[in-house]
Amino acid sequence: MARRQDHSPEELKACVISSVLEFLQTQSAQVLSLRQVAKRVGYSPGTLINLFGNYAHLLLAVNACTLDQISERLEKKLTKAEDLNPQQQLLLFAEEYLSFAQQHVFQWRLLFEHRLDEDVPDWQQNRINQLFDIIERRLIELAPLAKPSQLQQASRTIWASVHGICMLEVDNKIFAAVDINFPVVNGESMIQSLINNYLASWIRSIETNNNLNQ
Amino acid sequence: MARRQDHSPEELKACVISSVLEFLQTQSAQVLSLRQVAKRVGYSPGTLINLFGNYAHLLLAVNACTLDQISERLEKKLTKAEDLNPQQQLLLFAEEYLSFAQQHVFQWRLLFEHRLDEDVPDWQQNRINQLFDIIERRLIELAPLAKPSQLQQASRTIWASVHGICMLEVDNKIFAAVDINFPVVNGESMIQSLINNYLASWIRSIETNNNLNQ
DNA sequence: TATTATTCTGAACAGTGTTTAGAATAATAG
DNA sequence: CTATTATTCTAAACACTGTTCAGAATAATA
Repeated sequence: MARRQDHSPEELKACVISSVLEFLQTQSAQVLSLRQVAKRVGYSPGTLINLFGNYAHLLLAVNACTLDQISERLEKKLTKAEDLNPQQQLLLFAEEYLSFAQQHVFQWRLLFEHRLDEDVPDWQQNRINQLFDIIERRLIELAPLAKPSQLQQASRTIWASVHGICMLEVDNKIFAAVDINFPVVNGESMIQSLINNYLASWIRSIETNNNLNQ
Repeated sequence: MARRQDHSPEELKACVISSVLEFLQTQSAQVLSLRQVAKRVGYSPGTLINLFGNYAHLLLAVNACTLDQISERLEKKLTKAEDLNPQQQLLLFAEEYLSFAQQHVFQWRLLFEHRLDEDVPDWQQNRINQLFDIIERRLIELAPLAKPSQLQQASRTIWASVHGICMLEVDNKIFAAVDINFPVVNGESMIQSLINNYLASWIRSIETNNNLNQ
């Protein structure tokens, strides 16, 4: 049929991604489809396939954008808190992560529910590893004697735990509704409990060289 | 067309569920469909819809079965470890949960990725609350002075964290590949690190009445 | 034996992601 | 300016999906 050239390929990609992000602010990706996205941006489904390869890769591009947004927010938060002690920085870090998940539930869910058959691309893995580095840098300040394996162990444990708390918070239906009699148990208080308690013991166990950590 | 009556409705339900479970031992639910399930059990798609209401409820029935299997394994593990101290019981509890997730990756994922529009049925919520009770009963042995809100806070924090560790373990692609130079950081060691460190500090903070926990 | 109830299916429907031939325009070469 | 090549884009078709529904076949009952 026709040729239009309203947008350059890169412009159109950006247009598609922001349209999907907008959709995800109010609805789940489960009820979105390639054909709907195409309708939203005023192009045909085939055009979007030419652009992204397939629908899964389109969603992957959205997830890449989400990872960027998260990184940006976390780093901005940390630069504002440079003079705080490392433990409080880690707390802010985790709280900001939770805050993003709460504010963009569907977008955040898509990031972890969308799976490819292939391996995750390197750029995505690198972005995630960067987050671990941020954590490890604070941990080494808290426990200068910690060995690399101990640092890695602690950073992964903390990060996975924080992530689990976010899941429970964002998705309390399936997992476990918080007892209405104790509304004090929310995501933020759980993160505080986790980080303060875990770190208190972890630091001590490094200093006293006991066997709580590998 | 026809009527067969090979199975009673309940028999057919069980047949469908076990067929899906079998499928999930090797493949993801993402590549399963109602029509495939129907073909596997030798009935028409419409029959399964008459039986379960819709495909989402069919999967929900599978998840109910999964929750039962998990409960059974956890309780069996705990009855074998009645004479251990509460902290070690909690460790075994978490490790057994991880073990199930590792052994039934696709089945375990379906449990948490499958979402209904409606609220989670009561029976599912009750089953989950039971797990929390098991944790709280051990916690109260470890810290008899803990208030109910503190117990709930700790049980949710521990459980969410364990769950997060299981996610990272089952799904290290998307989340974060463990550095190959430090293969010591696996799910089991993270769970040990989490529980031992968290509990060490949590118990102390209850006993000394400090403000680490609400 | 006639009537009612249950069990089950095939066909149809609207939706999905993806492929592909080819139309319409832009850019370039002669 | 014209002819050729390259790019952009779409409509139509394909094989799939979950779901609905009229109605056939059997079982249970009157």
